[in-house]
Amino acid sequence: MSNDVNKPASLDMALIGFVQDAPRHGYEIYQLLNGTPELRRIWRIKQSRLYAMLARLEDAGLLRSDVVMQEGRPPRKPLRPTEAGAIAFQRWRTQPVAQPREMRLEFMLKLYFALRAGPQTAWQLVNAQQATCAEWPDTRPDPADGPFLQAVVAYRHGHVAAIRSWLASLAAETTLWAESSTPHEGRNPL
Amino acid sequence: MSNDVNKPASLDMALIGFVQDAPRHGYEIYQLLNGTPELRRIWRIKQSRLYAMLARLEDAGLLRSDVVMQEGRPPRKPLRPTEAGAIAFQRWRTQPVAQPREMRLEFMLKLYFALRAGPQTAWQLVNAQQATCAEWPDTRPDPADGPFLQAVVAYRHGHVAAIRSWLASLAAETTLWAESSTPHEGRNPL
DNA sequence: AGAATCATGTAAGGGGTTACATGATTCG
DNA sequence: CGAATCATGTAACCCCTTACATGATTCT
Repeated sequence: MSNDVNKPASLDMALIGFVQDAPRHGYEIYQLLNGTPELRRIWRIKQSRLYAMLARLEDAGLLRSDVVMQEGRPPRKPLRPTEAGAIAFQRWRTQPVAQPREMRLEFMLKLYFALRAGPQTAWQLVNAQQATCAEWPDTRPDPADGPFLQAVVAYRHGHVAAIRSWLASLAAETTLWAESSTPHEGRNPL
Repeated sequence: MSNDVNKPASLDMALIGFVQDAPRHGYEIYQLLNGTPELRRIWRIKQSRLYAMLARLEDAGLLRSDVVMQEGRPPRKPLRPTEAGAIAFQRWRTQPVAQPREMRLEFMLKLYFALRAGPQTAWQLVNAQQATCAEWPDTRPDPADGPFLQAVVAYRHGHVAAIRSWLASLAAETTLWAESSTPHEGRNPL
């Protein structure tokens, strides 16, 4: 069926999260992604790409599928994580992103799943990301560098600062939620 | 020589700027990019990609090259902008970028050339970018959206705010420079 | 009657990366 | 004597996007 031998990219891991609670077939995941406003806000994925990513995950042994025949339609192929897939997903979800540019999409996806798993889990993720961000170099602008380099450095500094303060307020909020909610793990999947 | 019919991407335009004052061959541009700390800070380009981009520009009729034979080395091919190339470059350089994600690299390159052309030119670019950024929607976080969407919106808001304030201070600085310097050759709107 | 939904994909191409090729010359 | 410099590129592959293909069913 899928002949590629490509390894899953980092974003692919996110897809495992959508079949962790219940098996879903490709079209179902597509509808979930494009029909959930929160997700659509951060990630718009085309059907063709989704199927390609799912095929890669299956090739890599992180997802497996059944085949359910139907009349008048192509057979459904509900997907579930394999054991390796479940482990890989957990690792992905708890790992902070390494670079500022990965915040926009990848971190948001991690956060999405972390929030569903409960405030404590979200807090852990935010904390780990804060630790990583703390190590990003923040050189302050130095007039001796000349106007251009000064501007570049100032830009980065502002960008990183915005991320840090956003994470800080997230950490504060998740702490609040954690305190005001019963300490157990998951609400239910969609 | 170059058989591709690909159209130059937006970043390719920046390369025209490096041959606008004096013809340079590929290797020379490569050394310029990797040997200038200001440029290296924002853009690290591989030799192979550079040659591919230059070939695309030549195919598109925006650059043209001579061939200068050498002994014991491959012939140099110094490149210059064609008229169309010079026009395309000016248009590119004065055009603000449309999305936040293009600030990091593309806008910085425009700024680099704008600053070299003089404070007035830089000020014009910054101004144009400010106008564009002013139209980026800044929805404020609304608790009714739920924690995740709230976080996403807050992130974007912080990011855009950082860009705006960075542009504002840039505008202030370029105004200062422009006042304290002799009126330059700069200003080339479109 | 025409559009959207259901459910799977394939094909082509754009933009980028890493690795490899060549062959003389100068530097340490 | 080996490494870096000079100066050109090719090849292969990765990730993603747009467009296209199929064929029955249900909605307007």
